[in-house]
Amino acid sequence: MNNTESLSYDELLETFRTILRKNRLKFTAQREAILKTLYEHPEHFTPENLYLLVKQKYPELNTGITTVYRTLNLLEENKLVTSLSFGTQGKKFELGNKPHHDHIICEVCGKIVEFEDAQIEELQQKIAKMRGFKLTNHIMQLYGICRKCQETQNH
Amino acid sequence: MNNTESLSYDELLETFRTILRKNRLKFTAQREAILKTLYEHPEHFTPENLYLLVKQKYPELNTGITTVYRTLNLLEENKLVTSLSFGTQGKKFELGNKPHHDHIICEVCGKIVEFEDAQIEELQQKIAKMRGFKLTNHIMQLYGICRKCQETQNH
DNA sequence: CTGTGTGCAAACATTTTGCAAGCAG
DNA sequence: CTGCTTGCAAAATGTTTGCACACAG
Repeated sequence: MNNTESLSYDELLETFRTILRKNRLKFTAQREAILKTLYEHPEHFTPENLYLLVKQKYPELNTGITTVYRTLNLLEENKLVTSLSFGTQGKKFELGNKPHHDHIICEVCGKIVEFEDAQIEELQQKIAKMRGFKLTNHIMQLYGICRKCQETQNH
Repeated sequence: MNNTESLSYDELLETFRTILRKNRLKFTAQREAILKTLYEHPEHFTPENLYLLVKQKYPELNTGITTVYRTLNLLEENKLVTSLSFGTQGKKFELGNKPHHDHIICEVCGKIVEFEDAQIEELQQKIAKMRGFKLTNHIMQLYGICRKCQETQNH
């Protein structure tokens, strides 16, 4: 699992540039704008959200949604961002510069709360091992109703 | 969580008919064919897979993929099937007639193994409660490499 | 009979790809 | 200069919807 501690923007940028160099890829203004926008907005993004935000913050770059998709895929392959799946409605991405964690999602308002639990992670390792699997990753998403929405429903 | 014990096909069918009646919906040959196919093939299906299988088993019904989607949605709304998300590549469905369980997925060959773990379920309840959530559901998917694929890779 | 269900084609939503021009190294 | 990168438009995927006819209740 990814146990990287939170990175400063400069460290993150350096990591990104190293990845680019290693793959003989180029450091472009669009790629930087996308990385910076992800860094400055710690929410969970759909590619569409991110695209709109980048366009708004850096209108002069005229970044296309294609580039946002390509950059997110690049970042995900290199573990700088991670994604959550939501059935047909595509994915949400978040910057992977914090320690591993999972999510609780409110089914009413869509709010996402992060948590981590070492005990569950241990049990997962054990379960995989017993079944002959070498664990590389996991998704755990809890769905429920948050406090606020529970109160609203009772009125 | 869904703790229904495994149902026989007749029980399943009766449950389905009750749901239909309750919603003033009709029991049709296509809906039965889809349910029966799900019952007889305990694998995890994409809507496309299921569509092809139903077409093959009941060619005279000439079932359309539209109907497969509509029926899967109907069954899912009524908790007779559950679905796993796979990013952009759509969902996989399985009949919900067995006790709750989660999945380990091989990243190389796509094999899916089921497991259940009461201890993790308990921890999940606790985590949600501590954060003010009323838990309704969860997704836990472990990704790894199965024994067979580990062996193949070392050759 | 009434109104729901069906298949088909078209529409949709999201993501990927082909291409010609632009720009990083 | 070379060849990766970009935006655009088009294609590809996966899923949903509008419609006229079919059929369950």
